[in-house]
Amino acid sequence: MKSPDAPLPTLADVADLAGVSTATVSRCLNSPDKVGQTTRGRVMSAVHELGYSPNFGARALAAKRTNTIGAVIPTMDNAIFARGLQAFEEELNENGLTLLVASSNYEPDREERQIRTLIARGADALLLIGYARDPSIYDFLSRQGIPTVISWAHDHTQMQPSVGFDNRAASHALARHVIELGHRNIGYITANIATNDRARDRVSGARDAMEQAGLDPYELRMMETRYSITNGAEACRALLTTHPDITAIMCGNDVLAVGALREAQKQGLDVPRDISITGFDDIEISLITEPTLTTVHVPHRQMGRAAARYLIETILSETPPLPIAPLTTELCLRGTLAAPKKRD
Amino acid sequence: MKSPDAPLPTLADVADLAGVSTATVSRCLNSPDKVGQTTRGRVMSAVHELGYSPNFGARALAAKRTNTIGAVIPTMDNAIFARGLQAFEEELNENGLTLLVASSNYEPDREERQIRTLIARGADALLLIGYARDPSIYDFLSRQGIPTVISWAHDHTQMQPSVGFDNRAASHALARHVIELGHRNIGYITANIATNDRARDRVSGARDAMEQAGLDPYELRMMETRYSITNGAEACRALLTTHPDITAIMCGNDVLAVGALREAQKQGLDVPRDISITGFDDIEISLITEPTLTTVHVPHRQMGRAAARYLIETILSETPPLPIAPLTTELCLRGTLAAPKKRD
DNA sequence: GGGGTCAATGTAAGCGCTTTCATTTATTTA
DNA sequence: TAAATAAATGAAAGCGCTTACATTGACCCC
Repeated sequence: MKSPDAPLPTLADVADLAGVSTATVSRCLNSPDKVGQTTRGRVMSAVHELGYSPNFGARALAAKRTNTIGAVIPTMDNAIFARGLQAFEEELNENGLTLLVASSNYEPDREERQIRTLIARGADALLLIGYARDPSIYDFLSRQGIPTVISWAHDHTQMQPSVGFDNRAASHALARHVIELGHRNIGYITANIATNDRARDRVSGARDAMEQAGLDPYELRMMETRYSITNGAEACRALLTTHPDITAIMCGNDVLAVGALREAQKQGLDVPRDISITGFDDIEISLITEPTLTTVHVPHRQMGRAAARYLIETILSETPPLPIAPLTTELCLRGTLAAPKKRD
Repeated sequence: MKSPDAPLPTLADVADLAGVSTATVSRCLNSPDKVGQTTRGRVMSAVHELGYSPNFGARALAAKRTNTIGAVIPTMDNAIFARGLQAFEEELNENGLTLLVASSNYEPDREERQIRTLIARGADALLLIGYARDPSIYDFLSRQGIPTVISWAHDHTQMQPSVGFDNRAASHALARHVIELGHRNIGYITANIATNDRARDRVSGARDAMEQAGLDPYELRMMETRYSITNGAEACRALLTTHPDITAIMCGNDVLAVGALREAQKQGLDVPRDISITGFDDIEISLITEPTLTTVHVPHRQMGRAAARYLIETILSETPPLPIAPLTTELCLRGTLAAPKKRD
């Protein structure tokens, strides 16, 4: 179906029309200040007259860069990634770069394929979510010379540069608060902790808090499921059935928490009087539930932009930029969390 | 910073190692069935041994295709686009294509720039939202031979192929229902109708219904604002101030509706007893508000996948594929809509 | 006024792949 | 068994751009 009536104009056509060499046209387009005022004018009008648009392949081949950055995220279905990605794209765009997107659906194999695809598609650099992946992938990326930044996580013990926050510490802070309110029997609904290091860190943070409070961290009642409102509801139901003495359910993200909240209310429980529920991420939805959701605010837009800036700097400069300090999260204490009611 | 320890292996390196010509290696990678069994084995192990990954620019230049599809959407901040795009990406990915993303933030100028950028970045085809844009853009796309599909809208009077739904008819159906319930003084909160044809069509649909019911369509109390919860709230406040007799507020999308709902409740109004509110899109949030939001369901995932399939077909086949019938929307009659209370 | 500088432009060598066409080798058919 | 056909492979010509290097001419300084 691709059938322009005429062959597309090339650099040479523009050069001919403007009466200059192809080198000059190329310079006009890429570094205009290296070309004389009048020549540039002539070239630019030739460009417009012909409706010239540079051939991407040729340009990439000759310049060895595509000005394209890839991102592999779990899914845009979750607002937290969609919005972070939006901010990432905006920052790239303001710097003349374009975004290539692929999603892993939280599946490690699929993520690996997507990474290879984006590289094969010429991505100059890569944004990845979380640290946990097969080391061979990092090898591959470094052999290919592809700068990569990890986001949504920050761990100073890891080699990979990251722009993120400390999931463990943030979760710790929230759990500590929950425990201080008096909760002792706590449930935790999380994503698969084997493949999702952010989820794992959040669970660890909660366990840290229990330990610190003199509780047995293995008393945390875990429930693993995939992120979705429905799954959150199901996990909540299961938890309430197997452990009816639970007074608080912490959730690995807001989506699960919304599901859990809905389920608890459906069962006739009063939140937070009968049971407390907490989320993580602070997406818009958490302000709309009734009561509003206690959660941890993650600076997703800020993170997206900072990650983009980090990669841009990495591409431009010879030396790797200084590591970025972890971004700060914030406890959002809202309606779904309260002290447990006194036992009769 | 980009500094692989060794230069990346090329096709020629693989060919040397395997003891064949570059043509054979190329064939192994692109059409394996044209190569002998044993040769292919030798070539593939050479590929793995060297960790070869094809150079994208060279490939694009020689093959004149990038296997990349571009999408310019207003913003991923709105779940309706994020999720449609997610589905679009999934379908592309299953067909060996990669997604390039740019966002216009609902600004026509920016959209035009983004379209040109994606073309310059080698997009083989394009997904755009809505019809309304400068005709010169369509000229440009057709001169460049870039298949394009319009989504989120369907209008059989337009030339451009589209995979979408009839915003006007869907809005008409909802408004008709609102009117049949007895509402006469209706407010409408919409995005800018000058630049957003979907918004315009939705308003038109509401006016159609008024006219059909014997009401003056210009009695519809319009309020234009940008899509956001806060703006929805502000517009609602303004409407309630200037037109206190309004009994129903229809909103151009769910995001605005959530804001309007919150504002109405903040003012002590009972929704839907004192005032009805409707949205459009049926994003997740509409089931979480209290009461749940009456809205129009838009099949966003289905639309994303269908748009991807349409473009894939267009690229593969010589003849343009058959037009896609408009997708169907569905009224979601929920808690925020009821008959107006009787006047005292 | 000769030599040196610098800005503007041109020349031309690739960049690494795909693909057409030619060639070789294996297989079939009368 | 020879000729015809098919399958597998190779040779090499670009694809359209960027950029190192060469060239030109204008300008400046002592």
